[in-house]
Amino acid sequence: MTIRLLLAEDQELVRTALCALLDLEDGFEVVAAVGRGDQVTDAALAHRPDVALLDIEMPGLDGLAAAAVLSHQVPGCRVVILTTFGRAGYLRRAMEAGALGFVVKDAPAEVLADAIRRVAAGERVVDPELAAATLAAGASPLTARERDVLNASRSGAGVAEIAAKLYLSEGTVRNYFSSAIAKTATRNRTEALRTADERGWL
Amino acid sequence: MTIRLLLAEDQELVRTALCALLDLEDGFEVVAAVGRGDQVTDAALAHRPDVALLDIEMPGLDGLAAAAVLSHQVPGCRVVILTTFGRAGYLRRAMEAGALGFVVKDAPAEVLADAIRRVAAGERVVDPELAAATLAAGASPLTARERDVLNASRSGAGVAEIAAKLYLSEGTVRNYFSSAIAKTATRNRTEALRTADERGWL
DNA sequence: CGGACCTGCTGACAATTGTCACGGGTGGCC
DNA sequence: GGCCACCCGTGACAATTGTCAGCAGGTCCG
Repeated sequence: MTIRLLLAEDQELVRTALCALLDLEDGFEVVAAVGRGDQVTDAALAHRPDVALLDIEMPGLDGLAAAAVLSHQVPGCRVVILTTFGRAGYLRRAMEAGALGFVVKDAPAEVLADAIRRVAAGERVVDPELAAATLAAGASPLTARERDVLNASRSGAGVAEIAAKLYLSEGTVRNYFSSAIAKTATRNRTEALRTADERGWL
Repeated sequence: MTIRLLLAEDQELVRTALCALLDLEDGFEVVAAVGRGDQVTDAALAHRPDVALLDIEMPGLDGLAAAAVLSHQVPGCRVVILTTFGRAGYLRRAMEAGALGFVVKDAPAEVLADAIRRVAAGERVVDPELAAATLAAGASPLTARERDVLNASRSGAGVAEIAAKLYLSEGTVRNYFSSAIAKTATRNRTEALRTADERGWL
């Protein structure tokens, strides 16, 4: 009863290395490895893995979106999110997307192996410390438009540019910024964006 | 004549996986694996590797700095920088730090293996595409102070805060910003920081 | 020595950004 | 229907940010 794995990770070197590592571990068999989020579903349908290991940062479709698609289209396949950043927001979104497990890349290999086995058995596996941080951050108090405006400011664009892109008045954009800044308890856009990001309020 | 390797990479999972991958490849032996930049020199002195594989993003001391120390203190050990981001500035700084090889993490495993072997033989190994980009970006036109001010603005701090931290007048800080913005051909700090970053003008 | 360049400062100005108070419109919900 | 939250807008204001000109000192180099 070896566990069949699907591995999605964009950096080829890391993907290959992880593959090697998991194949060494007994009880595991990597049946598919892809480098883009939008190849996850096809690969899962073709190879029917028991568990899919998804990185978040991927071209095409991010791991969280891929997890959501997967849990609808291939219900037999459980999902473990594997990520570089233990950001609170990622965890919440991972859970919402139907992932059962959440492992950070600086965990030791045994933790990953253990998480995979338990997820394969239907358990939920989450780093308790991270779980606490997520609860502490709470749900996003930002409205949809406030999020839009903050996201649009990622490039460093000015109000005029953002207003144009979102078909809004410049005054309105400034108002949204203002209230986002208030809600994040910061002093300007840049800080507001950063802290909203960290809390997963995107 | 197997090649003795030192591996420095902060994410434990990736480190272990890379270890497994390299040990499988024949001709290689990983003699030390560390998770912090400031452990690199000690490990190199203790285990005398032929080649050190250094990630850039690491706590303690970044891979670039570690490479610089290494090439002075352990001259018999050649350095390959292994990084997530193919940023032009990283490559330049890696070369300045005395690294012989530079490999991006989304290269295939054979490229890494090949690079290690050639570096062990004393060759320089760099992705030609990246090399071109580095030359195109050119040397930094920013002065030391302009860099300081840009770096200090990373947190999203305002002029007052930055001025205090650098013991400068607020006017002076704004002047440095202004000239940095001009040199990057952008329209505000955020953009200036972003593009200076991308070009390795830090 | 005279440039050229960096550092650091000032003061004045325009542009952008952040805040506030206020409107009107919508849709959900008790 | 009334309440509430969100949406979108206005206008006015203060604060911050970006630009410009100018001045002083320092170093390095031909």
